[in-house]
Amino acid sequence: MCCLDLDTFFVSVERLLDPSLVGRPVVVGGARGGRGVVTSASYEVRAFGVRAGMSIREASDRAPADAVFVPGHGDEYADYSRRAREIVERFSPVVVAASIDEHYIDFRGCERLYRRPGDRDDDATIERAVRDCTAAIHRELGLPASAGIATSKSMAKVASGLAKPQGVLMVRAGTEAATLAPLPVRKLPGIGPVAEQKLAAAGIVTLAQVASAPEAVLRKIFGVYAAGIRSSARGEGSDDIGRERPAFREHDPEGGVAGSISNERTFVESTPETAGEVLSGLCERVASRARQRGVLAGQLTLKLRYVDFDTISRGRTIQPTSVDTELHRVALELYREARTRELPIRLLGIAIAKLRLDAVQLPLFDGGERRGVAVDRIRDRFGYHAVHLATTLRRRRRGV
DNA sequence: TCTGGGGTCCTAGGACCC
DNA sequence: TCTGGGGTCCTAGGACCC
Repeated sequence: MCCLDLDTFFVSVERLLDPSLVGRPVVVGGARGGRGVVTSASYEVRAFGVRAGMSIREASDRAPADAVFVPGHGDEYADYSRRAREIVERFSPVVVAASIDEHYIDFRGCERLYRRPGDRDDDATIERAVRDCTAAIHRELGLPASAGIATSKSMAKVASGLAKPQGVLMVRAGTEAATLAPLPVRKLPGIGPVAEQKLAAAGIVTLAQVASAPEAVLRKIFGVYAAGIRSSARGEGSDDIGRERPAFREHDPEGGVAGSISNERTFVESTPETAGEVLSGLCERVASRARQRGVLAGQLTLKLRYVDFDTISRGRTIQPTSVDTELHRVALELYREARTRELPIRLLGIAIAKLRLDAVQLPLFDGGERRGVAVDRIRDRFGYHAVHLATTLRRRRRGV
């Protein structure tokens, strides 16, 4: 099992787009001093304590004067991610994308293909194949990559983190526990800030301590995940490569489609008068993405966050649809239910789930559905903003 | 520490049915 | 009438990941 990920991926792509950024401290996520969070930080700026997930404001305080802050280019990242995957697939047919910058590769059965005279064992063979793979990504795309190789998925993930930057780390069978033991608990996938706090309260800070912690303690903190967390901490995790993310997965026989589609916006300031128009825009985008995927939404959830970060969600099971006006009508009802406080709103979001395959992509008699497809065609030719609902348009004209 | 936007998965309580 | 237990679906919230 191999976990391959692209080092400081967004920063690396930005450097391909603008070579003057090479060697300089780079923060991706937003303009200096603005709102938002850091989505990627170069090693040069990490030296000053800037980390992914940190607010742009705090990063602005910590970063040196010559640091460059860039908002990011989502389409370019997706494109480079796809090209990196194509390279990975030349080395093994069993590849699962875990995120835009992370792939899991199963090399079992490929040993003979890559074996060279003088290879000490299969591990040595696979390690060399993985080095060839990261080298190919670097040579062909200009992107630095790292990889971890181990007997389980979680161990491979941890190993790829230890291998950075631009390294390959092989954790041989039998050495997993010793490799994990000294690491802080946060290094293990599945342990986040909340669990970290709870573990610390129980006197547990290293993975060795997790590995030997009483079952009852872990169950209290991790619930059903307890057994999995403990075996991962011992290096005994599953060697199942896992599934492709549901968004890319095939539908099931009943026509159900895994996954969800969501769109949300945080505002500098918002008033109830503009909320309906914001929701209109969100529904248009979500509905458009649903039509692109050929699915109908069976559930709609509205998310509302007040300025004090109090977050409310209201959802409803609906007649499967991909018509934005239908979604908008329900979204408005949910909004009225959810908005119980007078406080200003900081965020509005729309998510659709319980997706089903749209059996009739181009219905002859349903005006609403056909109009949606027509809108998508216009947008294909003239761009997303060529067509809008009237409510969205009013907002755009005012520049909101 | 004052927190974006895209997701997945689990839990707990209530409704409803038999 | 105040009383069982099991099953399933729905809804709201939260932890986690990148």
